[in-house]
Parts: sequence; C-alpha cells; structure tokens
Amino acid sequence: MNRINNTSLREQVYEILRQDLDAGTLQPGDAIKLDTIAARLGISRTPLREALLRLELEGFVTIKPRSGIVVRTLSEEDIRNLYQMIGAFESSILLTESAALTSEIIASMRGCNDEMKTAIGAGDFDRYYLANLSLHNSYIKLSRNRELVRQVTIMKQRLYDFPRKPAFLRDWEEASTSEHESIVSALEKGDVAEAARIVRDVHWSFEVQKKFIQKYYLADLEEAGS
Amino acid sequence: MNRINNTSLREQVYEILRQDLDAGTLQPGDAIKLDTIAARLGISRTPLREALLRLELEGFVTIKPRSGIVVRTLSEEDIRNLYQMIGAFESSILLTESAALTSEIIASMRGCNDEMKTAIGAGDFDRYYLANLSLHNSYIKLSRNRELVRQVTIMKQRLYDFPRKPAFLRDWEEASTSEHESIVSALEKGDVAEAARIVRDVHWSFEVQKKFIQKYYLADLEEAGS
DNA sequence: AGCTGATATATTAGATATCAGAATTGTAAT
DNA sequence: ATTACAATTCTGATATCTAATATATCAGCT
Repeated sequence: MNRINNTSLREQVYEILRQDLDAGTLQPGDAIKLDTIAARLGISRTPLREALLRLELEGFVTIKPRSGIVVRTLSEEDIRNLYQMIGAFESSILLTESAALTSEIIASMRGCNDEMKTAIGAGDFDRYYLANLSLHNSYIKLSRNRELVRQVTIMKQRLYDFPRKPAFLRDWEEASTSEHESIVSALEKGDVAEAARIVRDVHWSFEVQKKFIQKYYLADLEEAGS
Repeated sequence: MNRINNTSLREQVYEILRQDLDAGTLQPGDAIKLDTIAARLGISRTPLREALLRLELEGFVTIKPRSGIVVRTLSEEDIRNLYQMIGAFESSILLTESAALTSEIIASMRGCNDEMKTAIGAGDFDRYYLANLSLHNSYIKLSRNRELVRQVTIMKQRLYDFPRKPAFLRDWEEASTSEHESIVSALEKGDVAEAARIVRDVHWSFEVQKKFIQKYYLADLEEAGS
C-alpha cells in the first residue's frame, strides 16, 4: 500500500474494496469498521471514507449515520430495479450500435451460448458464468458511451456479487440459453429491434424471471437478513 | 448554517451546490476553490470536498487531481451519451408502467403540450420550459424505480443546467411539440410500444436532434470552452 | 424474580484543523 | 522568446476533536 500508483489513495482503496466485494471477502450484511480497515490498509480514515461514500452512492454499501457501515443486502425491489435499468441500457446499446454488430460478433455470441450449454452439461458453473458474461460483453463493449458502460458494469456487479454460493438452477440456466438463442437468431436475421425487445422485455424482465430470481436470490436472503 | 437539520453537513452542502448549479450561480467552466467556498459557507473543507466528489461522480464537475475543480462543460459526446441514457430510461418507464398510464395522465400530458405551444406563441421560454418538464414528469413519476428516477433527474439537470442563456430555437421547439403530439396520440390509441419507440428513437435520439443540439448547445460551447 | 425505563459508558462516524506535497504561476537569466 | 527556478497556491492526506448512536448497567415497578 505504500507504493504510489499515480492514482489517488481513495481510488486505490475504492478498487481494493470493489475487489473484496467481488471476491466475497466482503459479504452482504458484513459490518465495515472504518478504523479497522484503515489500520489494515495502513492509511488514514479520510480516503477510506471517501471510497465508501462512493460505494454507497453506487449501491454497494449502506452508511447508517454515526452508527455503522454495512455491505448492502439486495432486496427484491433492488433486484427489480437493477433488472429494469440493465434491460433498458443493454437494449439501447443494441439499437444504437446496430451498425457495429458484424457477423463475426454475432457468431462469437453464438459461440458463447454454445459454451454455456456445454458448461451446463458439465455442471461447471464458473465456465457457465464466464461465458454468460462474455456473451453480453460482446455487444456491451461496442458502445461508445463510456458512462453507460460504467453504469451497466456497476449494476451487474451488484447483482452478481450478491449470492456467494449460487446453486446451479438448471431451469434458469436453460431458459437463459434459450433466450440467448432467440436473441442471436434475431440478430442473424438482421432484426435488431426484435433482439433488443427480447433483451429488454424477456431476458431482463423481472416479471418474467421472477420465479427463478426468487429461488436463486431470496433463499440466500433468508439467512443473510437479520 | 449552524442549524442542525438532521441531515449531514455534506448532504446540505451537496444540495446547496446543486442549487447553485441550477440557478447559474455556478456556471460551466467556473473554477471551484475549496477554501473560498468553505469559508463562504462557514464550514471546513472535508464535507465540501465530499459533496464535490459526489458531484464529480454524477458528472457535474471535473476534479483535476492536485490541481483544481471546475464546473464541467458538456462536450458533444457528453450530450450524446446523456441523450442515449435518458431515452433508454424514459422509454423503459413507459413500457414498465403502462398499466398506470390512465387516461387522466395522458390527458394531462396533452395539456402540457398545449401549454408548450401557447408558450411558443407568446415567446415565453420559462413557461415552455416548465411545461416541457411537466409533460415528461407526468410519466416519469409513475415509475416505482426510485434509483432510475434519481438517475434520470440527474442526467436531465446536467443537460438543462448547461446553457444559461438559451436562445429560443423556434424550429426545435416546434419539432418537440410535434413529437410530443405523436407520443400522446400513440398512448391514446393504447400503443405504448410505439410511444416508447418515439421517445427513444426520435425524441431522445441524438442523431435526430443533432442539428438543433449543435445550434443550441455548441454556440455556448465556443465561448465557454477554453 | 422478571421486566421496563432511564442513565451512564463505550463505540463509531462526522467535522475540523493541520501537515505535506504537487501543480501552477511568476520572475529572472540566457 | 524560451527555459529554469523559486515562490505561491491549492489539493490530498493525516491526526484530532466532537457529537450521535448503540450497548450495558442499574433502579424502580409489576
């Protein structure tokens, strides 16, 4: 930590905390004590505090004034909200960057989806997870709107960070690959509007995915909550 | 400032600065000196700094490390990005809250648009501006997604705060009311999807609005920029 | 005895004041 | 006119102080 990385201390701390969140070192419900973490990192509280204020704004933690800071636990409403925003943004990217959706990119999306199917067969969740991320990133990275990409990234991390020990929900995984199939098919036919519609109104529709979400997320919510 | 408002100092300061931005007390390109403002508000630098970090994250100011803080000047790219995100969110609200779009609400939207037309005729920009805001808020406020609403609000304020002395661009205002007309008509016919499409692909399309935007924003950009 | 309400103590974030260091600006010499 | 250097200015970070919240203890009541 005593290395000067050119970036400000609060940014370095922010990155470290994001990694901890991603790795599960910090889990939903965990209390964060300023003094403790500042001491561990060998820094003073201000840059840490500033990093945490940012994480609060982005939805990762909750600051209870003059009381304590806890890693946020996603409520059903949080998940619904995130689904809506991610769906709106991802579909917008498809529509806006349709010119950049070359056949190579569409083919690579199909490749990711095949990979996902294989991973389901092999019971390899990590592989499934990464291929899924990669499929969506195929078109997300086409966006020249850096702000939008940043926000989507944050929202997805909030979603994916949450349940640490995910059960492999076969039904959901299969429904997802089937949706991907429709999306890729529409793109192959050149019907970007239809692909965007499926992304928004099906794949990222909370109502459509609700039954899976409740099994996947809310099971953990029981033990995490209170 | 010595009153205890229950809210933290940094939040109060944040609100004050947002108001200054809105009122034009702080204008794009203005340098913000921590000491000066802290002294003016009668507070120390930390809460002010924290408020500014938040404003930076939200896009209102730019912090040049160890150098200075300036009120952000919107670039053409910034405006394009904002248009895309606002369009994605507003259309998503229409689609998601279609059940709440009662005939009363649609009628009030039409009322706002009529008001806008009248205001154009009377050359009353303030009235036009407020009616425009009100029309969009008619459906934005239907959203139960508070996070989304917060973000749309911020993005719009960034857009509207920018040019302080707006010329009344007759062409643009008339095109806008005509678009509103199509949106409201679609809603009256019960075709929410079409209304959402117009909102996203026409009303908030940077490409479609480009010619107006460049006249409206980039004129100011000349004098504001460096 | 067990429970409730009040009070004291400890803990934690919020805010201030201070210190250190980087970037900019101004000046002088070439 | 340009460059090098010095002084100044302003942010970034630390250390300290303040105030709010939570917890534990104790008295009084049922």
